[in-house]
Amino acid sequence: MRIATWNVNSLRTRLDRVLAFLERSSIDVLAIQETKCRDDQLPVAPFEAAGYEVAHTGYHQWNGVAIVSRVGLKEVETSYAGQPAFGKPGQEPRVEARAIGATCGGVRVWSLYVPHGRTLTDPHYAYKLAWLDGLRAQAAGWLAADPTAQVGLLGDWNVIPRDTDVWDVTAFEGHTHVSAAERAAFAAFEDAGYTEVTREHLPAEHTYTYWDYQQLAFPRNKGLRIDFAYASPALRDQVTAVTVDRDERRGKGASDHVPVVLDLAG
DNA sequence: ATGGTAGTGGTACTA
Repeated sequence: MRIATWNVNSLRTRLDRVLAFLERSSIDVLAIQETKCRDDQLPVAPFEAAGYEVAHTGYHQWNGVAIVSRVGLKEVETSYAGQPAFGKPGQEPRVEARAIGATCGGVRVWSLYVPHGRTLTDPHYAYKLAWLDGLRAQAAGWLAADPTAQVGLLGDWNVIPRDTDVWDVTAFEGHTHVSAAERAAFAAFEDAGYTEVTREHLPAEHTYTYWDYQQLAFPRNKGLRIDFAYASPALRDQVTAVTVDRDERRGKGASDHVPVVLDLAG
C-alpha cells in the first residue's frame, strides 16, 4: 500500500496534477492540505471516476483538508477532539478546517494543516502551539487506548525541526517555524510514542518538501522541510520506503509543496 | 523597471 501527503495549494487549480500524481505513483491513500474550497465546491466526480472515495472539510477559500482513498474510507472525523478555535479580535473564534481523519485500509490516517503562526508575537503563533499540543494530547490518547493501532499523522506541519532543514537558517532568525517552542511542540510527538518516518527513511540533510514561489526559490534550491509523517509503532513497522516527489515542483502550475510518499508492506 | 509569487474572491488576505 502507498500513502502520500501533499499540500496542493488549491485542489481545483491543481486537480489535473493531483489526478496525474495518483495514477503515476499508484497512490492508494492521499492526505491533501490547502484545498482552498468549501465542501460544495469540491471536485468529487473526477476522483470517483478514477476509483477513489473522498472525504473533505472546508469552510471558505482558506485551509481545507481532504483524504482520498481507493482502499476504503470509514469513520471520518473533521477535527480532532479539543481542536483549538481561532478568530480575529472581535470575531467569534472558530475551529478551522485543518484536520481530517479516516480509516483507510486498516490505517487511521490524519491529514493535517498546522497553523502557520505568522509572527512570533501574533496571536496566530500561540494558536499554533496550542494546536500542536492539543493534537499531541489526542494522539497520545489514541495509542494509550490501542498500542497496536496503525496511526499516521501526515501533513504540512509548518515547523522546520532542524537547522539543516532549510537552505540558510540564519535567514529565519526571529521568524516562525524555527523557534525553540515550535520545535519542542513538534518533537513532543516522539515522546508520545510516534516516529517521524520520513526522516527515518530520508535522513539526508537539506531534503526539502517546499520552495516558495518568490525569488526563484526552486531554481536556487532555497527550500524548507516542513511536510512530515508521524507513525505509531505498528505503522512504523510497515513503512519500507519514503520518497519526496521533487519533480512535482517543476513546470507551470506547480504547488509550492511536493508530495511525500510512504511505501507500506502488505 | 518603484516590482518582486500564487490563489481566491472581490477592491484584501493568507501563505
